[in-house]
Amino acid sequence: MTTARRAILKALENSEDHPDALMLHDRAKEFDPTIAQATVYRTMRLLEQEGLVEKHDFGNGRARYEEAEKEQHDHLINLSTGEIIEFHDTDLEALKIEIAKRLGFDLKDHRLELYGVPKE
Amino acid sequence: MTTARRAILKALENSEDHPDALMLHDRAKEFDPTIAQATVYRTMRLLEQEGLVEKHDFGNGRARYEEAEKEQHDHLINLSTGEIIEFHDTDLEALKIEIAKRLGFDLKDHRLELYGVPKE
DNA sequence: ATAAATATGCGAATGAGTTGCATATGCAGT
DNA sequence: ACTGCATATGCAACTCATTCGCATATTTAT
Ligand SMILES: [Mn+2]
Ligand SMILES: [Mn+2]
Ligand SMILES: [Zn+2]
Ligand SMILES: [Zn+2]
Repeated sequence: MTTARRAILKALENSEDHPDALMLHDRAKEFDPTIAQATVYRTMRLLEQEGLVEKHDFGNGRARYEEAEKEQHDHLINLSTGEIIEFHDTDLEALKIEIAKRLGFDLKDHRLELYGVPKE
Repeated sequence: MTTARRAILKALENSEDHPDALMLHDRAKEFDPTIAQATVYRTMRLLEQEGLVEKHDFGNGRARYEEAEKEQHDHLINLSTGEIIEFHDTDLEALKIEIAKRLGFDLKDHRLELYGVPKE
């Protein structure tokens, strides 16, 4: 456990907005001003492999991250603002498993993003 | 309408496997042996903007394409083989719209991929 | 056929992410 | 606290998909 890794972990804990590696680098600098970009990338890869972090691609070119601990959820992206809203739906989870089964597969993973604009 | 574009369109029509730009380049060479990589990229971007083609990211580094004409569907990726299976589920479509509405949004787009391994 | 508009090929540029390597740091074991 | 080794870091160079500039070729409109 190094200074750099502690800094990144703290930056991630303080973030509620699914930050990308650049954002994490900036935020981690507050705790370790000398931290390098490459260290952020390396650490995020490690954390993802350890299952401590989830990596998402919301289609903006950069991967975005969040802690893996929270309860399972999917994302809705507000196309007007870029804001990411989390949601969980039990029926949806069940349906995904059911559809995979119907096709002859055991569901191992999935990726679901909804893109919408505010109603009205 | 140019020779290159016709070649790419034919390559795409002949493909049932959600090809990436490299695959399309290879396949288009059969109809236009001098076609350049850059032309494939430019043409796919154009076709996507025109709504004639759908671009997918199945997490393999390269974007993959398919004609947009066919009926709306989502994808299940066989993790054992990489094979892409298409499916359509009315309940799922309705549920996605319903969830967005519940969150206060009109659903404009979505991305759903299931990753699974063959049952048993 | 001619000219203006567009598309192409090529190679260079971009940008996120990775990696080699020399140095620095963390962590035993003393 | 001191030493030694394993591991992590910073930096710069690299990779790889995709984009872009530009001179030339192809299309399309006249
Ligand atoms: Mn989910
Ligand atoms: Mn769908
Ligand atoms: Zn989330
Ligand atoms: Zn498809």
